[in-house]
Amino acid sequence: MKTADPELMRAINRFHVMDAIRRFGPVSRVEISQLTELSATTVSAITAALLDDRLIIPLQVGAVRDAGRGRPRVMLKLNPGAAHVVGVKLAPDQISVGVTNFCADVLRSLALPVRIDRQTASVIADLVEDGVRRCVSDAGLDIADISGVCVGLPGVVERAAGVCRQSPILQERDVPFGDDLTHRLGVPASIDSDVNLVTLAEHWFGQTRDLNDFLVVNVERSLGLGILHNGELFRGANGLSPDLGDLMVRPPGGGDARLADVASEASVLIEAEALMRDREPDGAPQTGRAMTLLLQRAAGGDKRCARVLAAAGEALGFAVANLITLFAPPKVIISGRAMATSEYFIEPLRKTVAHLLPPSLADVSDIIVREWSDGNWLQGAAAMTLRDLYGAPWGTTGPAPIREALAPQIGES
Amino acid sequence: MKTADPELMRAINRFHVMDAIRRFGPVSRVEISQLTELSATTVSAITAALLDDRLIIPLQVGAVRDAGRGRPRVMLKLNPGAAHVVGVKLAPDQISVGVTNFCADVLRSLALPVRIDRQTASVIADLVEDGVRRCVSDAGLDIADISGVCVGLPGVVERAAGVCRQSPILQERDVPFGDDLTHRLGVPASIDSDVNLVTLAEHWFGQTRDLNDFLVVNVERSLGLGILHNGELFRGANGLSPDLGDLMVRPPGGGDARLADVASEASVLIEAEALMRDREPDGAPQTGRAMTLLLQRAAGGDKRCARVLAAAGEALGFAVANLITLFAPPKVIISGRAMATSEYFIEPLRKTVAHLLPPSLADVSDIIVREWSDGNWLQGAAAMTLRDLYGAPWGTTGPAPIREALAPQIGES
DNA sequence: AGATTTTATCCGCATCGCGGACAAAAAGAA
DNA sequence: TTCTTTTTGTCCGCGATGCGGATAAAATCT
Repeated sequence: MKTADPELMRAINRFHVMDAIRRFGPVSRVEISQLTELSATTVSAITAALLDDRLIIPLQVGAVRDAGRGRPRVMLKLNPGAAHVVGVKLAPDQISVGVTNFCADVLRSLALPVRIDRQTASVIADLVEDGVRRCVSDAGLDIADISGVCVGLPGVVERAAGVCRQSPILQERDVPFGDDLTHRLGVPASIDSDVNLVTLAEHWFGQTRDLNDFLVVNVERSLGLGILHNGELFRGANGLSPDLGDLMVRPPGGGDARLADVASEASVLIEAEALMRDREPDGAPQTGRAMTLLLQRAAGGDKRCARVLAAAGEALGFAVANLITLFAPPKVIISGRAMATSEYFIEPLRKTVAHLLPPSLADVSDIIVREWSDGNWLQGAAAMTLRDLYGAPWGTTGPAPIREALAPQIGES
Repeated sequence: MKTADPELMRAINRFHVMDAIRRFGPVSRVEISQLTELSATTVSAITAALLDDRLIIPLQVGAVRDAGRGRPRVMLKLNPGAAHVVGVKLAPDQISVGVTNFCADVLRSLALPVRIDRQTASVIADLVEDGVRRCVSDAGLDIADISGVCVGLPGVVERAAGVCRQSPILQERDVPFGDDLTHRLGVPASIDSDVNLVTLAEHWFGQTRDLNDFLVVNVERSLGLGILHNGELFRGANGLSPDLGDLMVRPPGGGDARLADVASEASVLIEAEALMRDREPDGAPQTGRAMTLLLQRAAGGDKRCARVLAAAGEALGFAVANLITLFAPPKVIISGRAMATSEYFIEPLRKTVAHLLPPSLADVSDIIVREWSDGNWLQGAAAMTLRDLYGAPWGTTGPAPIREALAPQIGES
């Protein structure tokens, strides 16, 4: 545990200042002072240090004339060139790589259309390494200029350990991508669940910037869940993010089912396969194509196809209702490429949630649908890495753990 | 938001010292220094201030001879008389009141056998006020000696506002017990969910003292859920603790059901009523009695009675499995007076959880059964109040909220 | 050009935590 | 008994921090 010393004090306040500058764009020292409730003196000292470290820069050009008299404010903003980070997203059929600057602007990105779910972890690491090196050099940078790399992938990830416990796109389990890439690239590399990255991106850059609590449910081939709670990503006691697909949607009496087996695109397609095949006899089409077809048919009035989508929506709605009961988030964001944006899926979900929620929680949560671009994922990866560079000192002052060496002696006496 | 200033530093470190003294009993300054990783100087200064405030006292008597030479350690402990607090537990058929000292030892307690579920909130407040005053005077104290009062009751409670949103033992909703009692007694009064109190008690005094994460599921007339996550009581975004009874246990396809309607003692008794009546024609017996009877019959080999209990256990197991998936707590504590301790209920619950959990989480959680005494609840209420007196300064340094007055101007520019 | 107003910085003060020197208090050794 | 050794607790000085008030800076208004 870290003790509370002047250094921690400064770290906390410096983070608040950085956070204010990041969130409120070019901003003057007085405004920072008001936002953070720090004294003008302290803000001045901290910004001086930040300027000295080249983490922030004054917005030159007489620029903003702020229509009052008095000494003009000097607007401060993040220095885009202060650091560069790389974000990587692993999806079943694609590896996306992007280089961003200190403001999380994507400078250069790269997409490798690879069906990685049939590759070994070692091959995937090779591909990621190549992609990162290429993307960095395309951006006119050297690998030594990169401050950090963050990889997002679906599945259960233990960020602290840098290990992917299990993923639908990896055959192996407990893959130590973090250390592996760190060694390969000579740059600190971390991994996290893809949904966590996009959740953080939403919190830093999205329309829910001002919310400290929301859920992100990602519906693609597999299901992902990101929880922002009290302004922090929620993780279970073991440091793992909860896996939405592992939630159960049926009681023992009715035969149990994992949500992933009922409401993911993969499961829906299996369900719909028979329906599709009997009208399109040339075998089961490819994933992306099949979902498009299913949605088209539902839109065209095919009741059975619509029913398949509705069933998935209702199952997910059931789980979402329970999550709302637990977390009471003001917003729930449903995202995904194909199915998640279909009314035939979303409306049953909405209805189910409304129907299942207790009256007291009926109005707390807005359910909104949003589609992410690759840029969002990369910004999330950037945010995850930049968070460390900003020096967020949280979780360091928790209650003292029992120190094994000492506890026995003391506990007994 | 509180800024990080020297005062906060001191508050944090003082809390760590207090926490170490509380947790490790009589303990010397050197040991505190090792436990908290604070320097000996700082510990000395802080303990001096605490001694000055009479919050701690040296354990006099040459007492502990610690079998080494050198200056003997001065053992420090909490000063039991530093403060007194009152805990109140509202149950359907009883009001329990207890006075504890600064160490959360119960000095005097009092039980009023009242069926409060048929009284108005106003009458209940009358009874609580009388009970508190009586208990305080019985303990040889004056009401002015009391530093705080905490009331625990089943249902949905918004602690921060001091309001009980909804409770099975109150007809009214949004009852402002906190302010009401504060005015009546002239002492700061707070309320919280009863399970939260016992969860905190378990964390402070129970066998899970060293765990920062666990769940407490309380099964009595109604269902309660307490979550300790990262060493803190978990609350939803609105400050409410999640209500276990509002969780859903069936997917829309199979017809939905609130957990409270399937797995609480109240619901089980309704379910079993027919079974009981047809062999004991003198009408439905009283609640406590009926459950005893049901358990006896199940133990006696009555398959149908056992089945009713098993169904409840399985339904709760379903919910617990999902909670484990989310929170991954090393321990899950099932508590309650009657049903919760029956093998006919617990075994199906255990089996269901084991069956539903994904393999990766199969071994993370121990499910244990524990029965609380009234003392536990009262200690929880005491802990909840004492926490404030200890001056825990957490949650005060979160990211800066958007200040309404300022945000618009800044956000747009 | 001078007064006014707003912004940013400088100076002095109080508090804090820490390291090292020092005092205190016991047991063991002479 | 007296001196040494060992461990514990306290005191002093240092550096860092945040803050309030005075001061400088830089613009507009008169």
